[in-house]
Order: sequence, then structure tokens, then C-alpha cells
Amino acid sequence: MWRRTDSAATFLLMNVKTLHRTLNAGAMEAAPKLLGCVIEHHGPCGLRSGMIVETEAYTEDDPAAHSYVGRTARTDPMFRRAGTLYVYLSYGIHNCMNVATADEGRGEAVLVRAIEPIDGVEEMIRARRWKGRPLRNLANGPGKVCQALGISLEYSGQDLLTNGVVRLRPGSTPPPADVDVTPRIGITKAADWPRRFVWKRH
DNA sequence: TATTAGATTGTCT
DNA sequence: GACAATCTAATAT
Repeated sequence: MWRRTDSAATFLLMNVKTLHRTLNAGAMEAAPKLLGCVIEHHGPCGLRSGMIVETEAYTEDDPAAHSYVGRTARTDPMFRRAGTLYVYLSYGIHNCMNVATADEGRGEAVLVRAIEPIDGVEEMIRARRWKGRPLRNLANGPGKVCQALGISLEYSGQDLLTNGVVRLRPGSTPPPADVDVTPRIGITKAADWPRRFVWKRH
């Protein structure tokens, strides 16, 4: 039972614990549940945040996962405790962000493919050098998400569940009926595995 | 609206 | 040296 005397910090801690448990269940469990959660970047230019609306699961046995070939300097954060941020460079141009979703030593993660901007939209538009146009295209792709939020390689390995520069906050996950599960995008290995989770919205 | 080519660099073989 | 968990702009319909 919630009592007024319980501090906000305690409430927050419980949330973080729950979130960690959710993430720790593995990529396939965590990917749909990350929908509705919020990514925050507390940077020098203020707060930028967005709600996750699309994810992709990468498990240990997945040939398309970076962790498949083993733990390397680059993929190391993917093997750390659930809630660790893993950022990699894609096609030599784009940064993509993932959340580790298993115990230390297991290489599972969920790729954040799209967010719906909440805070710092102006800053996101500047970061993306966005020229107006439909705002829905501001962060609807993994490379765009990182560019909009200002998340780069140097953040890889940070813990998203503590009060760092980049944080993951629990949110209200959509009911399964509102989630589309489809094959993944932009990969060649095991491309047909249904591991992409999209929050259907109107 | 749909399809296609080109950009560009870290990582692993 | 090959390849990649992508994006944009340009061209075609």
C-alpha cells in the first residue's frame, strides 16, 4: 500500500527494480514491454526524451545479433547486465542504440527502432537538421532516434537504470492487441524471424 | 507513393 | 578487403 511518507526515491527505486526484472527476462520478453517506456537524454542543451514505439529483439542464438560471434570490445556492453546501453555504428554513418536484456555474460539486446518525441523537440529538429515536413518522420528509424536524442558511441556501456546522462524510464506498455509483430528490417541473416515489435497507433 | 543508388567508417577475417 | 541491425535524395509511377 502506498503511503505518503514513502519517499519518491523509494517509489522510483521500486520502479527501477521492476524495470530491471522485466528487461532481464530476455530480448523476446523485453522487446514488446519496452514499448511505451521513455528514453531521456539529460544533455548540456537540456532534456530530450521520447517514448519508444518500435523495437527489435536480438537473442543469443540469433545469427543476426552482434553477440552471435562472441564478446568483443565493441559488443561488450551487450553482454553486461540488463539495462546497459549498447550503441554501435551502422553503415559507417549512423548510431543505433540498444538495451541489454539479460544477465551479465549473455549477449541479448533490444534495438530501439523508433520513438515519439516528448521533450526537447526543438533541439531534436536542430540535431537532425530537419526541414519541417511530417514530424512523424523525425525519429522513426534507429539512426534517426540516436541523432534526434544526441546519443553517440561514447555513451555505449552506460547504465540506463541509474541517474546518468541517458536514462530509461518505465511507461505504460500497450496491450498485445495493439502490437504488430513482423520480420526485421535491414539485415540479411535470419531476416525473416518475427522479432520486430511495432506499436500500432492511429 | 514506391523504388533505387550512393554515402562512409569501424570491425572482423 | 568485405561488409554492415540505415538514411536521404532523386527518379519513376
